[in-house]
Amino acid sequence: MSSPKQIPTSIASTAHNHDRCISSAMQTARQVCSRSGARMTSLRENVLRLIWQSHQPLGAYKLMDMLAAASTRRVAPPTVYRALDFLLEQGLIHRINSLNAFIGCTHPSTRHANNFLICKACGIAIEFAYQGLQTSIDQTAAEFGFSIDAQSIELIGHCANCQATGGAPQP
Amino acid sequence: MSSPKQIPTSIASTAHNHDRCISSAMQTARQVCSRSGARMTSLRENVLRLIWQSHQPLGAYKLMDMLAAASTRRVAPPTVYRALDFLLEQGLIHRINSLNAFIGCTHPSTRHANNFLICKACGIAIEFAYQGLQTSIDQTAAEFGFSIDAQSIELIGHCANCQATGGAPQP
DNA sequence: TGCGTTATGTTATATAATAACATGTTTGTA
DNA sequence: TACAAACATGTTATTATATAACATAACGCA
Repeated sequence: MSSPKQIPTSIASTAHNHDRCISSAMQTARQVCSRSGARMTSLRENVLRLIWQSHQPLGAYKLMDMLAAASTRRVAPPTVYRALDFLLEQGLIHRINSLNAFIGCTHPSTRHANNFLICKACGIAIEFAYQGLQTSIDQTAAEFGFSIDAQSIELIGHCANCQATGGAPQP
Repeated sequence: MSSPKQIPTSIASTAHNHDRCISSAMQTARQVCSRSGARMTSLRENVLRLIWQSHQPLGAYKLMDMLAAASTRRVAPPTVYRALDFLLEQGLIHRINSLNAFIGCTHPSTRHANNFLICKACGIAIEFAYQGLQTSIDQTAAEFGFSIDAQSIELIGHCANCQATGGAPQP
């Protein structure tokens, strides 16, 4: 529950051992659930792992296909959406509204702001938290007497890497 | 093309003559189009007027029904979406991603930030521009070397009015 | 007037999400 | 252990949102 200053995502910044990154996220997830008394079932765990395995936000139907491919039996939309709803409730994933897609949350224990840089070229979504920005948001709301329950900040453009390399357009 | 400091929307703040508000928006729209050499056809004008007549963001299919109701002949989705795409391109409306809905832009000539306070109780969407917030956004992007093409900031919660009155839940 | 461009009409389909009800699984407890 | 309540998943159908592809109409200028 620490307060974030600035949390650059380890995903985007450099090459890294993503397997380790995933298993760390899965372990955190189990802790979160055990604290909240929620059940981390195998379906939910599979969904979360698939989401973490992708560096790009994953759509519900893509996820559904991946689950089906892994399991011989057919998987219907509600199965996926229920797992996604659960993970959203636990703060373990975010929904990116401008993409109708989902991505793992890099700091599930802190205030659950939904702040992303989204690259149109490579499709990566970089979660960020920045105290100065949050202060401005809170001030703005306060000036309107508005009370915030949830926030979604999506900045769409080109990441540093794609600017440098010319960035292949998204498939 | 002036730089906004803070632009409270006339819609939300107080009671006002909304007819005048709409006709002013329509006139601005014609100016914007004439400057950009785009054609403000009657379909597009009808769509824009319907959007402005609603204080709440309007979905494409709702809009389609309203058009159909007004015109004896049937209206198909592409008709509406093409008009919406045009209005988005001209900066005359915004898309609110968390609602899949559209709303008139209150300051089409300034930098086209997409910043909204969205009330869960009454459904109103209040557009705002605030220099301090924009500076924080730009700083954040700069720190990641990210270049912003478009931004979407949606703060979901309860407006001052609904907090005061208890606010009827959204139909 | 005629030609190229832009806008709209039309039909079909893709994509995203939920409703409603049936079945299975876990958990605590008598 | 056996049972009931709560929770999770399966299944079928449907709703909601958006676009593709091609046909026709209107406009704007040489």
